[in-house]
Amino acid sequence: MLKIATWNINSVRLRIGMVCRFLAEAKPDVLCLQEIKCRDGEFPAKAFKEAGYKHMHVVGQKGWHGVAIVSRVKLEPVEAPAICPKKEARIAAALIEGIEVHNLYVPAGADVPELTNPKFAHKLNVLDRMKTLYKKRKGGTPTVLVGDLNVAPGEFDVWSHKQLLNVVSHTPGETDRLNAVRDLGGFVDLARAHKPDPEKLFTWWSYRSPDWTKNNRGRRLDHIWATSDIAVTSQAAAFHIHVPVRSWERPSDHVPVVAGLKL
Amino acid sequence: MLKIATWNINSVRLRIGMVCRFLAEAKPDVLCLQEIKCRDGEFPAKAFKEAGYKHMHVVGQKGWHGVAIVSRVKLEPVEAPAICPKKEARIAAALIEGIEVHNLYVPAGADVPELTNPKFAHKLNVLDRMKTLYKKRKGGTPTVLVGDLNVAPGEFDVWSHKQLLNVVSHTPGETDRLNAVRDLGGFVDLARAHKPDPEKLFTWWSYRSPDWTKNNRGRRLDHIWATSDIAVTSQAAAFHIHVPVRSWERPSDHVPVVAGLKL
DNA sequence: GGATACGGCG
DNA sequence: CGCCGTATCC
Repeated sequence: MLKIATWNINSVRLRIGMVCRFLAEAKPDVLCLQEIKCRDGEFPAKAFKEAGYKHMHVVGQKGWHGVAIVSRVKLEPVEAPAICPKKEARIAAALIEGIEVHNLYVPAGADVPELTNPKFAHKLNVLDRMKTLYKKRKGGTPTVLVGDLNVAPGEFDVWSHKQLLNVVSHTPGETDRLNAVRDLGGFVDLARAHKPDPEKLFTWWSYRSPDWTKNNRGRRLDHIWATSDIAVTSQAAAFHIHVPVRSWERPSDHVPVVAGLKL
Repeated sequence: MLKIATWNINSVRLRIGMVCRFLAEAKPDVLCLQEIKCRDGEFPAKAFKEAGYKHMHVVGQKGWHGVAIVSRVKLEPVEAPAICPKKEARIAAALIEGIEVHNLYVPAGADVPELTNPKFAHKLNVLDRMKTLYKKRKGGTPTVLVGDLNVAPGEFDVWSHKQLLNVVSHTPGETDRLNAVRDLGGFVDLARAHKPDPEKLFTWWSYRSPDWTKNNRGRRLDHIWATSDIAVTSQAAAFHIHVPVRSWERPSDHVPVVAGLKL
């Protein structure tokens, strides 16, 4: 088993302490981070090394976005599909124990779900490119695709399907595209393989409601998809969403998601 | 004895925890704060009340500057001398146990010690006004003048007299003016009354040298001056600079100064 | 270095 | 709400 985690950390420098706490508690073999919000040279590599994660592949940029893969076992960076037409740091890929790990950060898309909103158009553009690029890859190396995909695809991936149908992250234009990427890419959604509908699953709660536990108005934006050759679907312990992390001091608005993969 | 403390706190909201810790440990009757950096309504009055300091006189403004007097004993705000020609919140005054407490925050004056530097000219302007205003007051109510005066007047109030002679806070233009305010106002500098030259005394260490203890490159910018009728000068315990506070977590660049006054 | 302000972003 | 950027102040 390879234990892999994904977490939108919303500034890795600001939250390096809680990242190390999570690594010590959950002990994943691989951690994929999104929104590291730093340049490559500003990534807190020393702290990861001291935590036992000596192998890393950082794709950063100034200020926004940025993704990284850190690992206890050897890692070989590989060329990542060009999902972003702009030069934003939204994807990193590496070969780990014979598995290709793809770590993605899909644009959020801003507030208005219309093509007149350039950020929403950009998001759909990235999702379309993902469909094309991952379709081609079918039948190749065992692959796990993880990250903040910024789409809650299913009815039970949001706190209210009806109320969010016209809210960015849950519109049909987005969910249809994301489902197509998953199916055409030959991926299994490990969360739903372990915890089928109608169980509600969330990985993100907005900062804007301070009492996130009260109404539990979350969304499942963070995903772990595996090709069927490495997908573990029958062990309850092999999938976990670390919900209480949302209550740690000065948390990210996303929590870590962890899954085990066949080696 | 009235035990009075002065501290440039560099944001009272950010450091309310360490202010309460200081109050619990040093137990002054009165605390004068500078650079509270908030509006009156944003001042953490509740925390002070819970700490037993129920009386306060807050002179705040948005963003910068701002001074406050908090007290365990009753306090009556009085009109403060108009030391600042601009409308900056740089002085608060109150009558406490028959003593007029004047809490001042003199402008820093920026980097270049020349009249072409408008911030330096403003600083000299404030010092000149202080001279005029406190000269007039001579012979009145027992008075204590405290605060961040942003001038290290004496040779032993800086880590290197020679190297700082042309550095803002220790230029003759500033030190001459500050000494004149003190002498014409009839004030005793309690720090030097207790700890005469050539002992070096500092109350401020720049944030810009992380190893402030190594070279000890401090300055004495924070002062407690009393009219001679209330000046205590012969009790070692009646004056203290709380140097170790500079090593607390996320400290101010200034430390508290405490003195006892005759009642 | 470390506060503030403001605007952009999510 | 709480990051980032920028600028300004100390």
